[in-house]
Amino acid sequence: MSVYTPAEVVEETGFTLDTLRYYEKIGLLEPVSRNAAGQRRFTEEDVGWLGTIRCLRDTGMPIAEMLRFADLVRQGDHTIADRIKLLEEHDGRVRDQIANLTERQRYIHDKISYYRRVV
Amino acid sequence: MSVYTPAEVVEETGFTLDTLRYYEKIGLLEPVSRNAAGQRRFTEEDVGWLGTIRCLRDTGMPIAEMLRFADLVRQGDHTIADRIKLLEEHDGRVRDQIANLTERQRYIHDKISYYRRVV
DNA sequence: ATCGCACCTGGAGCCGACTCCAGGTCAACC
DNA sequence: GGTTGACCTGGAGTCGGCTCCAGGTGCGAT
Repeated sequence: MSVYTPAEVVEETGFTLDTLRYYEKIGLLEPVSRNAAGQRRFTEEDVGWLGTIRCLRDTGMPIAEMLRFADLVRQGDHTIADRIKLLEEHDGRVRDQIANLTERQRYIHDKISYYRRVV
Repeated sequence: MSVYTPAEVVEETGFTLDTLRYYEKIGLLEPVSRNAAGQRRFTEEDVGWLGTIRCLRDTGMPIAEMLRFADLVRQGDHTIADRIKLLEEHDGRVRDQIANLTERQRYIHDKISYYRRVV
């Protein structure tokens, strides 16, 4: 099972090293294992979890809620129903965001056409 | 020509009074006219501009860029080409946001289906 | 006339999410 | 054996965008 150096994880996930350390510090990431020199060596699983974090973060989930999700994951399989609920609620908000953006986009297009007409 | 009290503008635009004052302070809003007692009386035009602000803000435009746009508007008609450019660039970012959200949404759906299958 | 209320000001404070820094360790290459 | 470079730590600082506060004014209703 392969491990990843900090630099590799930065490359792979797009998070900065500082952000990774920050996520570990606040408990969004489990304590990352270390080599003899005390340097982080991320597992495949860490990287996968960071992929999830990236997705949730990029869809606007606040860190506090990601922490709740992380907590559910840690508690084991009996929390899966709760995880589904959390993700479905989040999905609803993502849907709303998309609808809202699409709506606002029309206004922007109208504004642009208006400007085009007066130019 | 009708004017609006702060409370009416709050109602109409969804911004808080503090936010309206803040926007005026930083120059995103022109100095708002006052009645004899020094209280704000917003014009139709102010409210219209706030509608534009709302749209740009809700689509993720940073205040610094809204200030640039406000500045172009103040400079008069010869900046219309620049305004179109600014709005088109912003439109591109909105498009990207929607695409990104839609993409991430698939991941969330997949995650939910996965959880549904293991429950 | 006095109460409540909507409003005013300048300035401080807050929150989320990082981001940066100083000073240190270790491994490897020249 | 000296230098480079990737990494480490704890803690402070930054940034965007508000949000709150204390203390004050003026107006309409009881």
